[in-house]
Amino acid sequence: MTSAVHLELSDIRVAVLDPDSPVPLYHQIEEDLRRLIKEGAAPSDSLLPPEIVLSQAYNVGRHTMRMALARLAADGLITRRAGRGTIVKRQPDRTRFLLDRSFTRQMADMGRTARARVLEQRTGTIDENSPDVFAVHLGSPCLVLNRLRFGDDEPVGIQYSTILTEHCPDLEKYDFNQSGLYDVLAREYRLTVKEIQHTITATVADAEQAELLQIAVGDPLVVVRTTTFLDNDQFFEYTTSLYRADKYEYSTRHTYAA
Amino acid sequence: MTSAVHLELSDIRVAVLDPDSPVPLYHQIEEDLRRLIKEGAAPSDSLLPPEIVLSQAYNVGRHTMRMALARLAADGLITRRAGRGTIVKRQPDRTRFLLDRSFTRQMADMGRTARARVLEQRTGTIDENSPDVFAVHLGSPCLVLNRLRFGDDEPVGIQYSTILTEHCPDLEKYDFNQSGLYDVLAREYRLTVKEIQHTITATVADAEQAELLQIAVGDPLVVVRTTTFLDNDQFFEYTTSLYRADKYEYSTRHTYAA
DNA sequence: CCCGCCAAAATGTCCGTACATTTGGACTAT
DNA sequence: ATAGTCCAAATGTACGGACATTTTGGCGGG
Repeated sequence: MTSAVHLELSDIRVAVLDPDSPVPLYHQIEEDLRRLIKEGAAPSDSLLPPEIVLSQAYNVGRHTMRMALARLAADGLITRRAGRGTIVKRQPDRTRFLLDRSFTRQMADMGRTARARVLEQRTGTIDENSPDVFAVHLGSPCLVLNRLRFGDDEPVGIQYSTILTEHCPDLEKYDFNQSGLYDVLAREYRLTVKEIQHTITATVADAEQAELLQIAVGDPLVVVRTTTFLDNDQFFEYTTSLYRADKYEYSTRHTYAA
Repeated sequence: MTSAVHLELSDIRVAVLDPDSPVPLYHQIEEDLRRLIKEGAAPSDSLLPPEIVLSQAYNVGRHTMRMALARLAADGLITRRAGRGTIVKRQPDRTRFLLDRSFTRQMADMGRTARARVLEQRTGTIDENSPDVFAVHLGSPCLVLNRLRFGDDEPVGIQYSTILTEHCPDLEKYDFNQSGLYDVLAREYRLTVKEIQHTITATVADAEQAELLQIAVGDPLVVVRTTTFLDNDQFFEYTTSLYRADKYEYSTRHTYAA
């Protein structure tokens, strides 16, 4: 069974490439290919045209084309094999991953009501004490927002958030006791989160955390470190969440990597 | 506060580079730099020599050097900024797990050696004390396999597995101190796991677990409950894993569900 | 003393070339 | 038909150069 080349080169919008843009060419190409895959012009299991042909279609060097393809491969959208070609991978069925959403939405999906009590809310700037993910944003204005989260009036977790406010000035004026963070961002700033990255581990509660969560010191907590990205893969927000292990579990499902 | 260049170029073992090896040069260099970072020759927060200097030290082109550095950056070992230089990141003490692969494969991907010590291995049948997922398999033969897992001879976690043996008779005769479970299934029975479902939460170590994992009672553990399915979505295996929270973290990335 | 400008250093982007390796298919000989 | 050989295609690896952008720090002028 050989895969035919399905992608029509005419679908490639060379016009969108702007050599004078601050966005690198390989990134513009990467985005265009993501669009083609997403919109079905390059369906799953189809073979992409070879590098050299693509590079001519986009009117760039092979090296630039390879950088774009390498990023797509690293992200799992395509598979490349010498001698074979570049194949669009079957996209995982994301609809099963129902927990990849805001706390408010998660609780609503479970038929519970999400609430928040703001523990701290202040503006600041990114400094060298910030987590590593902020390294390239030193000096940028940000909002620090620490909240105790409830599900049906029962304390479930504590969230320590740092949000870059370059794209959402005056974010600090909102009352996050009343509104969810993502709700405000969408309604007031038209900002939509595109991707969420989680890192999960465990810890035990200290005195302060135990007091807030109404559990005992030393009880287990699930640690979820969350990094969110906007449409253009721009880093946006970092949150460390501590959830009561007796009230929280995280579920996901993967295709096995042979 | 400027970081001095700490890495001694004399530490670079150009001798180890073999242009005739099937292993690419950039990969050999990557491994050498990993070693230097791991062994402390390039400590955290130190500045690495510039690309061009490194490429001369290794006697390769700048492009090859950049490929090695790009892989280290993608892996989070170093941070690079134009004008500033290349900085060795503070290394998290945790091992970052992706759950779409076996423990053995995960360790191999990270350049570590997976080992196992079988704690218990016996045949049995599914009874009413089995987890809920086995409800429709009451009376079926199974293998109970409890293992202590090591990465580079360091205890990382405990895995309590129950495997349905309808499709793999005599599975109990293999020595799982020597071979990974999925390796045996693939090699001896041609069985391939297709999908893995995880549920993650946290707990604290009891006396027995602390002893096995060489930690203190009450230290945090990551609980991963795993259900695996074969090609035809047929339920196959259930494992509860307890991982040391100081050695384990789980990472994933999703598209946001608006 | 402070501020702004400028130069040096370092990484980032982009181009070109050459050859190696892998793969799959066509072709040939049996 | 079948097995083995060979070739073309595609990606992988590695070299080179050129210029852009970012950062840091030094140097002067005010």
